[in-house]
Amino acid sequence: MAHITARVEYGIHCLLWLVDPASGQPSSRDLAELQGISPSFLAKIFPRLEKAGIVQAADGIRGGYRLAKPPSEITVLEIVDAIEGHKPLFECQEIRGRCAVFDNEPPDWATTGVCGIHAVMLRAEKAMRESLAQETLASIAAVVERKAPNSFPVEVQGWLVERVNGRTSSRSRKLPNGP
Amino acid sequence: MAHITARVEYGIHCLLWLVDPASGQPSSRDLAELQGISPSFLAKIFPRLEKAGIVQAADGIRGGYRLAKPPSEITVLEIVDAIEGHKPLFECQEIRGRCAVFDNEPPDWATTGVCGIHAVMLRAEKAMRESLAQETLASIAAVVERKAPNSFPVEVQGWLVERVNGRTSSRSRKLPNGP
DNA sequence: TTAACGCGGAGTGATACAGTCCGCGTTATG
DNA sequence: CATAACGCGGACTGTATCACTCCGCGTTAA
Ligand code: FES
Ligand code: FES
Repeated sequence: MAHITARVEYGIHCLLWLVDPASGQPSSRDLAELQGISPSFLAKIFPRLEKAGIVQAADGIRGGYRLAKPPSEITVLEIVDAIEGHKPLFECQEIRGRCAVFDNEPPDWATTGVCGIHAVMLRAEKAMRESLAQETLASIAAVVERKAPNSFPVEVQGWLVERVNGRTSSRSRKLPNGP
Repeated sequence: MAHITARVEYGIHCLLWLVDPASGQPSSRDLAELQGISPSFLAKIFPRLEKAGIVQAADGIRGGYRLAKPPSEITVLEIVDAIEGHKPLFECQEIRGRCAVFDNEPPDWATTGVCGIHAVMLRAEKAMRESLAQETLASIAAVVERKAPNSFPVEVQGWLVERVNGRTSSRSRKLPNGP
């Protein structure tokens, strides 16, 4: 698809719900079902965020995720690299050394340093990455919060907390023996 | 592979040889064999550059390509878009409307306008594209020319002209009846 | 007439993305 | 102490794109 994949969209949308500590410590399944995305797919994304130090994981029933740092210190670039692994914008094939007039033995001046075309692509990648580095989870959260009514975050936090509490309480979901 | 593909690398490296009119009007096969890349693959790239008005094609034997504009008016962004077709950096899946608390009927405030995360990606894409738009064929040619010895462009132009002339002249390549 | 050109369409193998399934060790609850 | 839900990792599937090939068509100078 695109260079920045759906994994990143899923990841950031989830992280936004972890900004407010009132959400508790939801599991990846909680966050997936809250947002109507695949739980098994989201479960492959969060370990990467954990290894990058963006999120902290808690084991066992009652386990889940919370931010490992203040949201103002988590940049979008950090998240993208954590999930996609610093994928380059352009991969040079080193065409320049294969010129027919070199006869399979390119001189040093043709292969040392970075090709002029490659350099242009690296500058474009740098511009993109600097733009992503300027945005943080906190700055996005502020924009999103401005758009939604005040009742919305409260409603979602209620949904999440209810789910987390329902994990081990008696009548949570459809039991085989009924209510 | 990467977001900006090998097609673009091939395309720009070829266009650089068209900057100097002394190269004549080489065919895509000429340019491919000069640079050790696949002729049939390069033949799929040039029609796109022609439709974008970057290059002019000439039909028939003795045909080939030449720049359609001065190299200072051909930006790298133009070339990338001509070859790849304005591929977006990020494709939003519109997660925001699928929140469980909406119950399959998202309100207007949740789906109008651009999502805050999508907006961040669009700004990054804009930064990348503006960086690419600042570079032209002429600016890259100047950098490349500075690196190579003066004899190199002359040598390549000789190689190209000889090939073009050899297309229909008598003893050009291994003929069935020999010299 | 021939040979090389540009152009378009169909097809191939490899890779990556989106998504699934399973089993492992961990941990509150009952 | 058994259970159920958790995080984690590996193997797996289907589809789309990329790099590349092959073919046939109409065009044009020798
Ligand atoms: S050799 Fe890769 S961009 Fe020039
Ligand atoms: S819904 Fe696609 S980025 Fe938010």
